[in-house]
Amino acid sequence: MAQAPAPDKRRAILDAAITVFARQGFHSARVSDVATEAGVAYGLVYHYFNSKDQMLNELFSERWALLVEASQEIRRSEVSPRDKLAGVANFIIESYRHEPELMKVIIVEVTRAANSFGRTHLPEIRKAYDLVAQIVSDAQEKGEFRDDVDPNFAAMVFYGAIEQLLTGWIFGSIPGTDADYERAKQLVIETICDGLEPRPVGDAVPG
Amino acid sequence: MAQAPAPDKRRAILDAAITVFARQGFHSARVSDVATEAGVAYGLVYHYFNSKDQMLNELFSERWALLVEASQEIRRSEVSPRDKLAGVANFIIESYRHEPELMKVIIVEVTRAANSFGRTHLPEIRKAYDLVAQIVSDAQEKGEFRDDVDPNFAAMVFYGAIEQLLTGWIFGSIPGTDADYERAKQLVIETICDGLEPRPVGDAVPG
Amino acid sequence: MAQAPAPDKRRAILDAAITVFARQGFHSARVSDVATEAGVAYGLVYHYFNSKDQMLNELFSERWALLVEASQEIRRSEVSPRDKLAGVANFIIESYRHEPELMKVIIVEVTRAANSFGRTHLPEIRKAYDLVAQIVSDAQEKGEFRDDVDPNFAAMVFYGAIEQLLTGWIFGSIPGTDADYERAKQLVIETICDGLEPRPVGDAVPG
Amino acid sequence: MAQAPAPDKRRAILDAAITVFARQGFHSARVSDVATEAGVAYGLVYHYFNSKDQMLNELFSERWALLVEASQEIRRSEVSPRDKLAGVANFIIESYRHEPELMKVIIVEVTRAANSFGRTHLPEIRKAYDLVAQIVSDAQEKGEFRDDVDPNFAAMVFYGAIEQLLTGWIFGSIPGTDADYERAKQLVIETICDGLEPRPVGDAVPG
DNA sequence: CATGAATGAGACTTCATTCAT
DNA sequence: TATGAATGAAGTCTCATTCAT
Repeated sequence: MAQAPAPDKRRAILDAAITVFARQGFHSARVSDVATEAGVAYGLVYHYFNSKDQMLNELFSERWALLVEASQEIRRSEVSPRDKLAGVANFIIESYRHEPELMKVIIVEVTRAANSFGRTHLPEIRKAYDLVAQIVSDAQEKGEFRDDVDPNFAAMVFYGAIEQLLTGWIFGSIPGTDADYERAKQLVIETICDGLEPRPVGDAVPG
Repeated sequence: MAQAPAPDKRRAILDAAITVFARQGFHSARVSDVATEAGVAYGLVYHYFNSKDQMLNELFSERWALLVEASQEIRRSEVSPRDKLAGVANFIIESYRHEPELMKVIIVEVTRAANSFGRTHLPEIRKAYDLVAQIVSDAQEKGEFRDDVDPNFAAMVFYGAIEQLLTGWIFGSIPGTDADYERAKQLVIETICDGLEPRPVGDAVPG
Repeated sequence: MAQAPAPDKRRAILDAAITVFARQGFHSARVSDVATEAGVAYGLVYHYFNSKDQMLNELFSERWALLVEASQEIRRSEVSPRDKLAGVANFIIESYRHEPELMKVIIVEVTRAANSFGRTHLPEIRKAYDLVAQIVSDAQEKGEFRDDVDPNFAAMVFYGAIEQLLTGWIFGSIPGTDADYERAKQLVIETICDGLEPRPVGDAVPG
Repeated sequence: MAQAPAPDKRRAILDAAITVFARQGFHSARVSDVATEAGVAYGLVYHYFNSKDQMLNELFSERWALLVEASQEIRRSEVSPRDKLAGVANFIIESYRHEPELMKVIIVEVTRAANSFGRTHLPEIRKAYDLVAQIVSDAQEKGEFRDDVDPNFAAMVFYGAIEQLLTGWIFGSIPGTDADYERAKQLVIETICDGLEPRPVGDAVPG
């Protein structure tokens, strides 16, 4: 539990990179900005990292692995598919809530960068998407979800919705109070699971 | 209506910019690449455009205006809200189908660039999102859509789903045959309007 | 005969490179030094050359080709083998006399740089050495030279002697008046053809 | 006479420097490469040496002193001038044979580096050349060598030939078996003392 | 003696933009 | 309009050297 007693400069640099990349974007961020933000000498950045790119790669992979891991656990858990999706949404939104800068960097600079890092990390990114698809597919096999929707497709809608939400918060174009985050979690699940159109009386599936 | 009879170099440059930005990404694209692709001299680019940025801005605005316009018409049309959403989805997906490079540039380089062009064009981007929100809100007022979903939120899910689809095509991670495009249009609407969970017998709202 | 009327900046940069490389050595020479020496902007160097290395490569190849060409002509000419060797020595020493800076760069930075450019240009360098070896070998076949000396070896001694001479001039450790150059040409041939040891009376080969 | 019983780190570093400088060239060699090769910590290099340059300087001077010393002894010895030259050639070639890396470094990085170390060590380098010149001059005074060749000049040819040979071995452009080394020793002396042109019958100087 | 983290000046290269023709 | 040479600011990465432990 105890943190390393030594002043972990490497960690400080990585944290500074999050702040700087989030603030200026990866491209506009200079390595010197990161060093200054971390309060270390320029060269030390290159003592710990081979390149500016590597910092972003590491930031992404480190965090994305957690998402994949969490998704796998959620998939294996014994709850309804709806709650599984809610679990994934919850994990992502909570991640954003606690570390908005890091999540901003991950979403904006990696996940959506089709010409650079996005392509590099495509396999990792797909792993997370596939897990959602598998949750849907599992549910379809058990008859808990409609089976006329392609699971990959459903995963895409799910992730699209969530990323768009994060983008809204990142842009500041939707409010981000604690209540908003909670409401958002519900709504994304309701929208995706229940749809926009009204259901007849006796909505629930008859047990 | 008639096109300029002279060889429209300006247009050629803009078209070349689409190709080059799509292929290499805006940042990695050099102005000289655009000139070469267009088959014109280096300096001519600066005769028609003030800066590299301006080309992208123009590319985006030109096209995005069409989307906003189409969305407005769709909103005003006399069809079901479901068909309105389908109309917007159709417009975007057809845009991608006919001009994938341009759409790639718009999505990747502008819409999702939270630190640069995305912020610049936020008002225009929001206009399109808002129109979808208004379509939902209109439907809610008429009782055609559930009213417990925030319209802005629904718009976010809708756009998120569509952008994610386009991203899948851009990344090449989902297939893109003609049939796929058609199926995708249906599915995105079905998923969003009907939800993933099964409905009881007598699914349709009694008319 | 007329020079290009345009201000040939490319040539100016190359000439400046000779001066700067000769003065500071290739490694200590900064590209900015070359630009300054040429009186052009920094970036123009990269308009004409891909890299600092390329300038040196070009400088070398351009000049070395002349040497190879001259050596070939000399080999084909109808003079005694001794005069052929004298011809090659003359060509190299005259090159140094007229363009000492360029020759210094070629010798010091390329010919003798076993770890960098020397290895790159090894094929070209060998071509020149081989031509001297061929002159020796031709003479041996005709009985004009002793045939118990390996021609490649003789070429090595020949080139070694000449390069050492140039090095002496470059270092300033031997005098370099016009008379010295002339005397050097004679001596290198006499030493190599006649040897250091005295010959008995009736030195010349009886005709 | 006894070696230091402790693991001589200083020596290990110097030996590592030889290997690394020979492999990568002085400029491309990093101090850390030397430390790694020596199996010691980075900073230890600076405990024993003031700078990267100092290592090369020491390497050179240490070895070159041996050559000068050997040359002096050879000069004083009671053998024919031809054998004296053979002795010097032998010493250098044997040095290369036993420590090719060290000799490569000395030749490539010092002796021929007209802009850096070569100039620094010019006095030491000249001392060795001068000794050969003196051997020639001594012989001329005794009438054992032709006296119409400038001794300094003869020394230049001699050293040029030898360095060129070493360069050939360094570049790998001439074969380097044991027999080759022996043959080379003979040839360089024969070529220089006897010349390339044939001698009449009764070649030897009458005793 | 030994370690390796920390420092920071320096150099190459890129490329948007300007400008003379 | 059209050309492409010319400009120079900016940024990444390297690496010799220093220093605290």
